[in-house]
Amino acid sequence: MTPAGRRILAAAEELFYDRGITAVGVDLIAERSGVTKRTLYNRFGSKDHLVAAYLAERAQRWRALVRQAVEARDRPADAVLAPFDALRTWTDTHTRGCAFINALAELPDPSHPARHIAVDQKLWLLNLFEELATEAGCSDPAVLAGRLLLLHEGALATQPLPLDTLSESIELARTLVRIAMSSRP
Amino acid sequence: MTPAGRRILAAAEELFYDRGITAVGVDLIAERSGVTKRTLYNRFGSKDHLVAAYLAERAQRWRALVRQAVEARDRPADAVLAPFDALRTWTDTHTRGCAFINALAELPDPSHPARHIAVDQKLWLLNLFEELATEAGCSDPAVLAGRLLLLHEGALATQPLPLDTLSESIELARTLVRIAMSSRP
DNA sequence: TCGCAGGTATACTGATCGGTGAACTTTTCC
DNA sequence: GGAAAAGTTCACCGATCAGTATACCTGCGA
Repeated sequence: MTPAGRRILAAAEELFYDRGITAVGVDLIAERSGVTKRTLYNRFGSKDHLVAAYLAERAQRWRALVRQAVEARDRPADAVLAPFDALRTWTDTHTRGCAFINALAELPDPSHPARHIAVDQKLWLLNLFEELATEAGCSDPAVLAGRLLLLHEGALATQPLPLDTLSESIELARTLVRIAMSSRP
Repeated sequence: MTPAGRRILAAAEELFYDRGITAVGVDLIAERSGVTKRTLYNRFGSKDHLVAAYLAERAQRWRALVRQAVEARDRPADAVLAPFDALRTWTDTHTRGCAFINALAELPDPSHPARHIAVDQKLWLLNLFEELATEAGCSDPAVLAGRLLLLHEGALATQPLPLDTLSESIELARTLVRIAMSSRP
């Protein structure tokens, strides 16, 4: 990635997330990144591809944060809830909800290159939950993983509400893990 | 509401939900409802107010469906989960997620008239859960209500995924209610 | 020294954006 | 019957939309 490309992507991330994808024009992104519109199109080809690149960048950063949180937990039983730790850290600075859910809301076209990135991200998390639950020796890891994903997404979706749903979410998640740990064969 | 106004609102509902609010222009709505743009502005004043009217209409319809589902359940213990019945019915025809969550994703401006409608809708549901839980004699109705809302929103947020998260959500919700019923004082 | 990739500058396309002005017709209701 | 409300027609506004054309400049590696 060229220096100009990085600046474009950085500006796109901020603007797309804060103001919405459809609401932000390529002219504004070019201006904010101190780059000509021509350069933007030379790097990314189209707005749709830039949107896809934006989400891919987000996905990469988010996964890195989650992996870091997982490794910060010593015991496997605690590691299952590590994605929720990462979520807490994440939402401190990202108060406009989940970029992937928002993108799915804004881009109905099933063939849009950004959609599968967003979907993949959620499936990746589901899979991670299941792996972590298996390693911790939980009973029925697949079921537990599905439930943890539900709580995770629920907390994100209710972020705009004047409630501390993240804490509620983590509390219930902890209970579910405890039960799954105690009832193992 | 005048006949033209109703047609405008109907067209706006369909277009805004299916394609996204920002992506749909007033010209298209006017054309679809067989009405002049002038009439649209005479009725609703601005696009922002039309968006607010669209969400208010949705909120009203959704609440009616939920109330109906609540009354369809005989025992108070079953009524607690009635909003999930309504959700199942609703998502059969509304596959583009939650109009309110989507609207919050698309409209970052905190002063937008549509935002408080969306927020109120979620708080209304939380409150309903608590009332139903109280009537059913559940222990800790407020905590249970918060958890049910989390599951409800989680199921909606994960609707684009190729998973049957609604069933998982309902199953866990049922378990939570059962526990809250059995542990009552 | 040549060539090429990365980038700039500027101007442009046709379409669409939300919103308005002014004059005219139709419906409704007292 | 008369007035007000509802709706139409059509032209218009400046701004912005995604995307392109052409020409030029710069640094770097072969």
